[in-house]
Amino acid sequence: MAKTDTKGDAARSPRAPRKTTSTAASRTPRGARSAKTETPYHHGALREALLQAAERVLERDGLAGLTLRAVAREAGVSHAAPTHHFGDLTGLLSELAAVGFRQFNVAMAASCDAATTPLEAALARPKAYVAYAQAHPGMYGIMFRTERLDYSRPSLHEAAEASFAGLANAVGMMRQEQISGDALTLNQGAAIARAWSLVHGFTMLLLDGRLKDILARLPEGTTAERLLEAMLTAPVTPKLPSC
Amino acid sequence: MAKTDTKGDAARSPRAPRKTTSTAASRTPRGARSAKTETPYHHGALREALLQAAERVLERDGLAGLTLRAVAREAGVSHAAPTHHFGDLTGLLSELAAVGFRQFNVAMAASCDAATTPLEAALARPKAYVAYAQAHPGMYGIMFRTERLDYSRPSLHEAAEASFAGLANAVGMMRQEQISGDALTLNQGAAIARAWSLVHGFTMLLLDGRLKDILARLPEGTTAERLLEAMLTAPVTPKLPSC
DNA sequence: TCCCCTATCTTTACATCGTAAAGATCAAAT
DNA sequence: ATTTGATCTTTACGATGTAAAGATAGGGGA
Repeated sequence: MAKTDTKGDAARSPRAPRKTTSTAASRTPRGARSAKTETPYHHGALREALLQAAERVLERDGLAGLTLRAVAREAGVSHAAPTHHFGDLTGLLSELAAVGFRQFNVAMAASCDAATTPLEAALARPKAYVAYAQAHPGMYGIMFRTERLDYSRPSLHEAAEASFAGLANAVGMMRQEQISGDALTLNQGAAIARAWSLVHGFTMLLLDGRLKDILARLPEGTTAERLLEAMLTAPVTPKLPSC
Repeated sequence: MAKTDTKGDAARSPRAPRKTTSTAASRTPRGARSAKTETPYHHGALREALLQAAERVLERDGLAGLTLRAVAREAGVSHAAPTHHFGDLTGLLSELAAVGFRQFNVAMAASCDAATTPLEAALARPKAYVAYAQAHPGMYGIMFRTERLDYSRPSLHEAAEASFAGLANAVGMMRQEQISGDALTLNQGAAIARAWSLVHGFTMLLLDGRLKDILARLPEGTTAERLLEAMLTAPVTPKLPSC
């Protein structure tokens, strides 16, 4: 026993002027804190700043580098500041995942609007799905790879729910059926599960580099996007015994 | 500055008699260490013991509980002992993942052998895939969820490769084609990607609890296995615009 | 037989992380 | 003007991964 004390933490000065990203409406929260005031004690919009900092850290250092302390450092506040706004790491990750789902939903909707031909319209959503994951692998990892998410948080629950609803709706349009919210036939459920599993599985395998072997064996210069298209449109062979 | 020292580590006595699991050929590595000898300094088969300990910890405490120190504790050795055999955490996880892939491959092969009807033979592999993941979610997580795997390790590379080869082969049988090792047509690649994405995506979504919503809306008592069957066998609707 | 060599395992040490608890600061309500 | 409550900082602690040095013993060569 005899817990002497040691240096503990400290050392790192969290008093360096904050990187205020200054995306407008960031500083000067209320009472027009005139000049001079380097880093006021109260940030004013720390919650948003932390989420943006987290996104930056995630893109820069990957999932492994996304720690509470790293985010606080990036935002220029003390390492315990995030606790007040998110409770714990799970809280921060959950809120960040919610941001991701919202970005994701926006991207999906935009891709649908941009589609002109029927074929484009049929492939728009899956392509946007994979494209988002490729453009934001860290975010996608937070949303779908992490075990530490708290879906009881309203923001995350709603954003994820909206995502699912969009998917179910799209499948319903493909089958020319109205997918009611409360009950599904087995075939409807199977269609939804198929669509989601296909695109989610493809994305995970792609991000994990597990499709590289396949892509390398394909005709010169075949991209992942092309493989995705083929996977979704190529005729399905009859189910023969595979054993 | 002034790094005083403090208690540091220690405290926990790693001298408690080891849980020797005694699966035969575990103790008495070489020179018949007769009786009395509680925990000899040299374990004799620590590497295997650590892997088994890791599997136990994983099943008991989940992925989050699987730490180098916890594994060492479970095996009854000092916390730094694993380093010698696996280098670092990535090493241990990679070797454990290799174990998982081998178990997985065995399960797949066994399910094929057990199939009698053509329909069973067609569904045997996907069902075994999902069943393994449900029976060993921790192991499946190590194999497919973790980012910390080193595929340059021969054991992991081989085991994962064998897994992929089995899949490609099964797809080849379904299409009544010989899938050559070095080149694939786009349709062949698409078929492999489709099969793998479908079953892998389904498994991930299932383990993450994301299919619960769907299952709850399905006819009373529909199991995940039934949904999987339907997903794989139900007629696919023509691809209409989904936007 | 003796001795040393080397692989194996333990100790010790340290930076980093998540989290709890108490103190400091400040805006707004009373 | 004073108090109150929210926000942020300090301090502290246990846990983890990893490096480095020390202890132990089994086996091969003299």
